[in-house]
Amino acid sequence: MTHGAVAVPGRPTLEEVARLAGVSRATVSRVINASPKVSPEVQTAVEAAIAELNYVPNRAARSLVARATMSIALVVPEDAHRFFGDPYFADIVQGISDRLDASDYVLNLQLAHPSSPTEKTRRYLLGGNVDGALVVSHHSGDHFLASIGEALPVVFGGRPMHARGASGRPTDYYVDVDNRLGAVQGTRYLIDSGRRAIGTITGPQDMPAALDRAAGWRDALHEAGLSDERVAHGDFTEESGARAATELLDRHPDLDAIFVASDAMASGALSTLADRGHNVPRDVAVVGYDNSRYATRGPIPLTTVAQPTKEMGIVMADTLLRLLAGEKPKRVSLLPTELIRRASA
Amino acid sequence: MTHGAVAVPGRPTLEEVARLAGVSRATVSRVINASPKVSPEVQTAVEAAIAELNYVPNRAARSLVARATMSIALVVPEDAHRFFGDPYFADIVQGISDRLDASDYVLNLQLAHPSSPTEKTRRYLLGGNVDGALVVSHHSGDHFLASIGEALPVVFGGRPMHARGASGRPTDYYVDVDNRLGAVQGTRYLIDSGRRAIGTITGPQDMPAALDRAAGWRDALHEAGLSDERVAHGDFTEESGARAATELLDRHPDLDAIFVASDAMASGALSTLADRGHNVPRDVAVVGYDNSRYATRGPIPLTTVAQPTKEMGIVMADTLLRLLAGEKPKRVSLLPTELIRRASA
DNA sequence: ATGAAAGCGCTAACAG
DNA sequence: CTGTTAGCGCTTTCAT
Repeated sequence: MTHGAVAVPGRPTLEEVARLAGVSRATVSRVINASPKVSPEVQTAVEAAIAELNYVPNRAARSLVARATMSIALVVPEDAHRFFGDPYFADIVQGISDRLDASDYVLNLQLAHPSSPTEKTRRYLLGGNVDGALVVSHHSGDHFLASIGEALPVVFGGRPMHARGASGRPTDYYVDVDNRLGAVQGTRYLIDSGRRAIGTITGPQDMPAALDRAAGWRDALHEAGLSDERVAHGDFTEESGARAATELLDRHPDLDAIFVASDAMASGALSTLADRGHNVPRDVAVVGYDNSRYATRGPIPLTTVAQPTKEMGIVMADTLLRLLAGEKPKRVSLLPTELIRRASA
Repeated sequence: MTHGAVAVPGRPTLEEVARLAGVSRATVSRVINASPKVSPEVQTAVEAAIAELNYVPNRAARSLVARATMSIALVVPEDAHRFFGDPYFADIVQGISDRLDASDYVLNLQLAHPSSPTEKTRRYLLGGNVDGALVVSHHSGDHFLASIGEALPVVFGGRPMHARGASGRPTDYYVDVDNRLGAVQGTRYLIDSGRRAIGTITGPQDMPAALDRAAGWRDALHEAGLSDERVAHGDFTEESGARAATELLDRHPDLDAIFVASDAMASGALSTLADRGHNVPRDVAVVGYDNSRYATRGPIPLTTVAQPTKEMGIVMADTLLRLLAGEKPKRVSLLPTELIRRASA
């Protein structure tokens, strides 16, 4: 345990402010904490002193008495590369950061490499180093997270995770986008454009997000009395999208539209379509999902379902903040998606 | 200022441990801080008590007296997307995180969106909330960072930044990779393989890293008595690489190897080479730089110069830790690069 | 509306 | 080697 206390020159203390303003420390504390019971004169005097001294409260001292650390952990049980490489996470973190900027809390990044023992992270979280935790991951929040939820306010972000606690009650707090509704939106748009033979390329069948999107596609179709037989499965990658499109085209030559569960797959599908001489969107319309780089990078800009990812981060942080403030926020927040119209449909 | 102190059930205090172990608080403190002057018996007794109570020291209290926050800021004056999207940063952060895991310090992520006012971040850093700061960015660390360096131990990471302080002395601490040496390695490899007409595709001429790599290429050539006339400039993008390769081929039909300053550009060059019917590596050998996704993604795996990026993060953190411990670490650490042999050369 | 006093949990002299 | 005594900088009753 190294205690590298680098002597900070002269950070002013509350006491000095009090002296300069000619009041007691308690009074200074009151104006700092915006107590209503301070006379205007004293108030301004103290504020002047604070400004002059460039005073900033000592967080540690405050934490000590407030019994709160005023910091929350951002737990990332994900390989650093996956985490950083994914624009989805970038947006979430941006949102979290933005929301927290407007609060007194700071973010403690907790890279919980999935490989190495989680024990340290557990100890950290449970050790009272943070007042709450935000967990973002594509993975399901296994046992590890289930347990911390009992000792610490936690809100999960990202695709749906573990179902419900062993206790049977809806577990923890989380925010997610409404994948199903997003898929409905995308598919409806296709229907409204007059398409009738609408297929889908799904994501892996063991991922909730993929399942939900397929379900949404089906919902919209049923709602319009259309057939939901044109289905091919992919795994969210570009190549799988190309393959699935081939399959779809072979089996359903009448196909006039495809709702694809990810932009990457849609991009692959576009290649296949081009190879086979189908004009997009004239012959076959394509709607993607994610509004990722793929949506704008290719030759044909993708009409796609966008997720309010940054907003998710904001809501996550906000939910945790409310929890910490003793309020009772919603346990699950499902954010709406938005259809971005571009050239492919 | 919301003080959402959620009543933590019963986190044991040092005092309780002392009572259980039948010693004074000071003694408990001593074993916690591994003081050498504690009798074995007492030591084990205290440890037992700690274990039984599942005691974890209160960071705030400790910070208060130690006059250190035991946390360091990771400042990212970069757009969140660029930051997260870049595998380079992912590795650095992983390294930082790893090194910090082995210390008592925690990481405070400070997303300093370049757009919005830096004032808040400045205040945060200068407000004694952290004991030191790590700054990672591709940008030069302008005025903002110059100023914080005077009030707080700071170590910069990433490509070289601002030259030296107004004071004239070498400014701050930083760690970088030795771009020049890396280029020498890559070029030497080409020379050792028997290539003689070795060209280069450089990065933008206003970036230190690009300049250094070009210089290294030149160094190696001179060292071998070879001509350094085969040069074309790119801007680190794939397209620019393709263009530059065309230029090179047109002007120097005898070209038998290219040292390319980035994998992305090398990838572009590969396309050009293929289009023109040159076999790689038989006719023209190609060495890239970065060991990025481009190096393995294309049809011909790239031989490339890899940077020990994660190591950089480790060294950054380590340097700051030493600084905080009152030691005198090196002001600049240049990490060596490594040549990764694949198919292109 | 304000001040005095007590104490958050811990470490650090200073005695013994 | 170990206990006692003071605080670190702040908030917070409790008086006034």
